[in-house]
Amino acid sequence: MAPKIVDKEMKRLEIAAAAGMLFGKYGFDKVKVDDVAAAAGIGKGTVYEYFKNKDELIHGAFQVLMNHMAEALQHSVDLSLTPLAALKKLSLSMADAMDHFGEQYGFFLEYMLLMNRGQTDSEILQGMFTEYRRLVAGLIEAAIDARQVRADVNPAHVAAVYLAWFDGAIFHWMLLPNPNLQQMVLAFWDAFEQGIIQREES
Amino acid sequence: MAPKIVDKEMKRLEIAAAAGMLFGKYGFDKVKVDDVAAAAGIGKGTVYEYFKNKDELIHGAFQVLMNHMAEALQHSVDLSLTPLAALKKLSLSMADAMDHFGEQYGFFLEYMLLMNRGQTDSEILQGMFTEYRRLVAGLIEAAIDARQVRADVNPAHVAAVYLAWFDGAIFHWMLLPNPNLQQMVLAFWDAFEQGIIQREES
Amino acid sequence: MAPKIVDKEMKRLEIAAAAGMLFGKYGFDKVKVDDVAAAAGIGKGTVYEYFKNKDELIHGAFQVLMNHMAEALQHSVDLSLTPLAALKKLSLSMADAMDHFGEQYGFFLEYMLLMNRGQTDSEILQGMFTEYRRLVAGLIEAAIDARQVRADVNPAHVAAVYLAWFDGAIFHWMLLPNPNLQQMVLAFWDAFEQGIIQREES
Amino acid sequence: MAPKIVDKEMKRLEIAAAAGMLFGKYGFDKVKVDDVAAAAGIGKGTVYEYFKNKDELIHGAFQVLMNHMAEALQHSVDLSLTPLAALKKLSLSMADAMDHFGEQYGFFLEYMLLMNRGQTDSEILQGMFTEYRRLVAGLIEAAIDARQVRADVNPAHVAAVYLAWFDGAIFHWMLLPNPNLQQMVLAFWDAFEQGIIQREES
DNA sequence: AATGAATGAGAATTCATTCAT
DNA sequence: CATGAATGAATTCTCATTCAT
Repeated sequence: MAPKIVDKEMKRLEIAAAAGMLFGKYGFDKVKVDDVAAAAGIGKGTVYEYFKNKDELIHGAFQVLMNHMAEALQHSVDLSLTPLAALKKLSLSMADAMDHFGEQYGFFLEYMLLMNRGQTDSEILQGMFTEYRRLVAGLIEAAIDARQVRADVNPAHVAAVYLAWFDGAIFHWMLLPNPNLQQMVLAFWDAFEQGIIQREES
Repeated sequence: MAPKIVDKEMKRLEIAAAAGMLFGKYGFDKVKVDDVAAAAGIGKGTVYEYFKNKDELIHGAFQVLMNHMAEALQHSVDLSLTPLAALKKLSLSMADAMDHFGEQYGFFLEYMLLMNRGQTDSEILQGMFTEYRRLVAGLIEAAIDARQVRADVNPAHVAAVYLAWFDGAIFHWMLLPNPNLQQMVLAFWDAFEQGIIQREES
Repeated sequence: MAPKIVDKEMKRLEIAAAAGMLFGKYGFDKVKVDDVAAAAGIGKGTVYEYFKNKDELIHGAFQVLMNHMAEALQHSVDLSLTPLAALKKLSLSMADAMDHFGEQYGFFLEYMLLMNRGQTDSEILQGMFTEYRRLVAGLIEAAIDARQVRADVNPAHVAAVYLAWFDGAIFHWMLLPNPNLQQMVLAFWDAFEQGIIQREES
Repeated sequence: MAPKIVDKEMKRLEIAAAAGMLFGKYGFDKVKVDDVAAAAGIGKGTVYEYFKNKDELIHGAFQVLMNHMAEALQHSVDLSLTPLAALKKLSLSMADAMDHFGEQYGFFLEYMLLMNRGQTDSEILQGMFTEYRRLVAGLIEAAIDARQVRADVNPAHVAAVYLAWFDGAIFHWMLLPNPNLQQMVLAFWDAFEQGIIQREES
């Protein structure tokens, strides 16, 4: 009865993945639906069987990227460590993730621009950012409670500062690959944790 | 210079400025040459008298943006202060500049994506970044010499970390305007200078 | 006939009927094969089991419409009446048929356009028109013989005039539903039979 | 200052005329915008300079057709004649117009279908029909006053009957060109004026 | 020098038809 | 037999660029 059994969800993901790769490399406008079809090894019309139009394709591809990223960072908060150590470890995990998703970062950026310009709905990304801010702010609060972190820092603000830095870093690194991400993260963590100032030695 | 030349140059800048405004708001691909002409109050054909094609227009508009930004930050390093105080003042100046150029930041980002994708030459921006890194690294070195900053920090790395942060901050702020730029910069400077850790009180 | 054959023929008619309904409402080009399949409660591919292609579907649907119309008018010539009375009764029957098939009249018109443009074979419709003209011309000839109708009228021409009117009427009525078909037919018959002129009263 | 002086209104009409010709011959959907451009001797893009999209082109072409028809019938009511004679003369003028616009009649029909299906606004055509009905009803009233026409006919209904007939006639003539329009009109007028019935001779 | 009318290459999208299951 | 997933030819529309005035 049922002809050609196809895992539609699977295929949708495949197309979205192919699209995401191209979007990251060339940008939304440079990538033609034809290109996506070719990359996915299907006909152009088939893309439209799975995505109503190019916009949906962009959203879908972004969703897939987000899910991959979320998975990658899923277990990066190690609760067996002290809060500060957990935060440091998270930093290194983020460096890894950045390395891993670096290619796709252009996609991420461009999607963000789309949202910022109100050309698409920004809830997905805002939600994700907010969630991460909460996670980090929680760690910082715990660190304050554990007297690892100064009581006079504002956890929410510091969390925002912390996360913003990673995006800035990858951004600059895309343009100037030196110092590399590893070096950047270490230098960042050093400054962030200890401060740069010279203290009285005594 | 003959006045004609001045006029031409002037008009070129005007067109570039109009284009930059639109690019920032809507993105390169959404902005039509017609729109730029209308915004500049001239005919469509006239745009091509001043810019060979749309790409040149993008570059020209970016140049103008860069020049404006450079001007704005020109005098933000106050040599009468100690190096560390100068660095802090620079941070606040950057917050101001960010506020001022926030609208155009989308343009900046998109142009960067273009470069990163090798669709255009990245020397201008790389040059600018490098210059700023040198400036900041210089301040940090001076601060080390003045024993304001720890001797074991790597000036180049820390300069990169420092500057990256600002781009990350504006980036996040575009998406989530809370905390605002002022709050972010203060929280950043506090952490960056002092570190977040709780020190032995004795 | 084997029952299978009956079933096939039955299903073909069902599909054609569903198609005809849609064609009448939306026009050939607006109706997709998908729509027809959905309306007939079958899969898209199945339509092609019964009709070689969309054109065949159009023809088939038209055939079905014609058959229905022919059935409806089958017994409308009452031979027990005088020829003129029979013609009047036919007029009223046509008004009824028009009311009944009004919805499908768009289909009829569009199919006629197709033929007129030589995009399809017009024999079916021409045959039908010719048959009706003959029928009416026969009635008029009989009426002349019975001295009910003037001997100097040309039966063929008057038959053409008579039938043309009904199509004109339904056509106008589609656009301006006032006066209604009933009123139009009565006014038509009155003028057609009696003439509109004022005669000498004496 | 002003470059390439072009009579835009003129050109719009030319394009619309070219489009109308094609629409009449082949139907809206069979005619590609490319075809219209080619027929008008311009580039495809130029069509879009004068018409926002294909729908506008259809409307525009229809407007032009209507204007031409209106012009052709403008002076066909001869007020120096008696009302009945004027009506007869109008009939012959309409036969001429039908001959002249016969080619375009398919366009007319198809546009009407579009309206009837609510796919476009029908006011233009309804307005035109209503105007003609009023004109004819006026003539009939005048003829009644002049005792040329029976006092018991309903002018509005008879006007509707009269006009509907012409559309029916051209419609049938398109399919069966025999009898020709001239013959049809004469037979129609004879029946309409005198009635077909045989009167008492005495 | 300035203009905007003309252009056509190029892109998104639709949909009749095919065919593997 | 029935199905609907896959397909690409065909079509509309956009917009950077040219060029006559």
